[in-house]
Amino acid sequence: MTTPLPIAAPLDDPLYYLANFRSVLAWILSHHRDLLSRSETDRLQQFDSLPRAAQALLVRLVMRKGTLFRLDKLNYPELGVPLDQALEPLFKAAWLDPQPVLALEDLFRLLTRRELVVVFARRLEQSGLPSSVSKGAMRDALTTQTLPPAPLHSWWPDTSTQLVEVTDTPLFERVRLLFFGNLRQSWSEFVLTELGHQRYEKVEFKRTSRAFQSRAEVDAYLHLQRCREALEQEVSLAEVLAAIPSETAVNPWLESRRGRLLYALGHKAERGGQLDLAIQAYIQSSHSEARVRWLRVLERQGQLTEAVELAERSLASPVPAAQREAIERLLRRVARKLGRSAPVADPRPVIPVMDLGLPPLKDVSVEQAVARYLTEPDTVLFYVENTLINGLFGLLCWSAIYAPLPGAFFHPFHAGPADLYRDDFVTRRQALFDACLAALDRGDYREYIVQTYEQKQGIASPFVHWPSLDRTLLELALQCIPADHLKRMFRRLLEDPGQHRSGLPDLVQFWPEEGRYRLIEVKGPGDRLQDNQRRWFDYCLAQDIPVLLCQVQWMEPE
DNA sequence: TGGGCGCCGG
DNA sequence: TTCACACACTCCC
DNA sequence: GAGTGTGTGTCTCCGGCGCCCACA
Ligand SMILES: [Mn+2]
Ligand SMILES: [Mn+2]
Repeated sequence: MTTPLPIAAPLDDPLYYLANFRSVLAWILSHHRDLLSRSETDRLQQFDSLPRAAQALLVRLVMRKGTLFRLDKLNYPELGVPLDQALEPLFKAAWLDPQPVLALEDLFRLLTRRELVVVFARRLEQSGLPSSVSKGAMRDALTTQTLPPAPLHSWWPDTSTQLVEVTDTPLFERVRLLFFGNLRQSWSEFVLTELGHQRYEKVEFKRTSRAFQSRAEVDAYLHLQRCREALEQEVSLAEVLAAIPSETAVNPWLESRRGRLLYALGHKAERGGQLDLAIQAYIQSSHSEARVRWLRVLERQGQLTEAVELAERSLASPVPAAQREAIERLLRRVARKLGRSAPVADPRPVIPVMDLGLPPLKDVSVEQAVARYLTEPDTVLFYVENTLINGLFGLLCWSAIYAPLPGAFFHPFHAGPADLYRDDFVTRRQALFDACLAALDRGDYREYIVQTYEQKQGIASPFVHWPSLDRTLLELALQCIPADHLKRMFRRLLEDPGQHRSGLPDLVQFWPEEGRYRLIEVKGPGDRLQDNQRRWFDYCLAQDIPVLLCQVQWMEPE
């Protein structure tokens, strides 16, 4: 007996959300059972044996924000039974706590300002605050008094309001993680898909394809997530750092999450002036930018010889271009400070520049202003930034991007493959990408791109931003940009899809009659090329792809 | 009382 | 509740 | 020029509604 892949239930079912939830549970119990503990499996099976209305109510609450709810605010007529009847089995089996203990913070989220004024009437009077006091001011005044957590009627003996707290939040979060492979997506994916607000590519993945291979990986993910939440709060950074695992994660994907977290912590520490703590975090981080930050801290602390030594050691192994350039700049800077001869910077290609004086236009961006200024009867411009080249790439390589590799797709709600930004993303699919790009050599790429454009219209993709890619633009691009130019730009995208997705010029200009085009980056006064924009310029110039930097000055009207 | 914001839900 | 870009500010040559 | 932090638009759908708050 095979469990069907969860798909969005039809909305004419009043308990459609329960149908969705149950299909996920069945999927998890069938395909991820080895990643659940015995007690988790038992608990999920207990859920399955609850009365239907109780299940539905619990799912409603699980889908909502937070874990605490007021019964007097719940309104779910579709349950078909009185609220008390749906609640009773949930209390009995301890899915809901009828007497939750509330911190002051919880109280302020659950009660209205008007109610809080009643609850804290005495304390407000003592503090000399009027009953018209705002919620924020009231909270500030009360937090200084360190009031201990307590059930609602300890705070407010006169109330008839009842609260409940969902008790198994960690279990439901774990289920969501197993299913989606992330905690960014939520149960609402189902209804959004059913409503047609989001459309996803249908990928025929193997049933063995999943995000996690072991329970240890799931635990590691959840632990890092908790550390990240602690980082967002105003918790002591040293405590958060101590909680982050100090050993490198075996799974490269988890290690990259650990590295990014350590980097974020270091950055926060650096901004808060805790430089030693920042360095501790950067040292452990595998994120490439962490090394640059570590070096910058050394430089700021005046530890110049240490910085040089570390910089040179860093450059001895492969470093992404952005970080390599930052380290090289730092080396030149520090060498000057040390009075040593600075290493010579690589010569940069000369960037073609057009200077324009334009009258300032109201409600029109500088990019639009240039586009209008350059428009002539024989030429047309579009403000596309990254969307054109990424879009053409995404359309041509659609079949490679959505190829059902193990671990790339494992539920029906993927905008793109789960491993898109991992190091081996392209190499795992090299033959597939080569096959897609071969259409550029054969010459049938136009038909293929247009066909994909029509067939996949509106389907979410990490490379195709549909609203920016209207048909006229697409056809002009295919008419005016030579295949080998596309191929060169796509090859660069494939070198590092994460880094090279951005930095493309603002405008594209077409001359349809001549079958000619150019890419134009617009810079207003006080703006400069960003590093990733300059690297695209360097590449295009080296590859004979026509690019132009357009520097705008505002002309004061006389 | 009206604007603004966040949450909910199909 | 992100990402990519523009913009504003500081410091130093 | 270089480094850094911040603002802005736009991707996550959009109407209804409760609530907060500033104002009259
Ligand atoms: Mn731009
Ligand atoms: Mn620009």
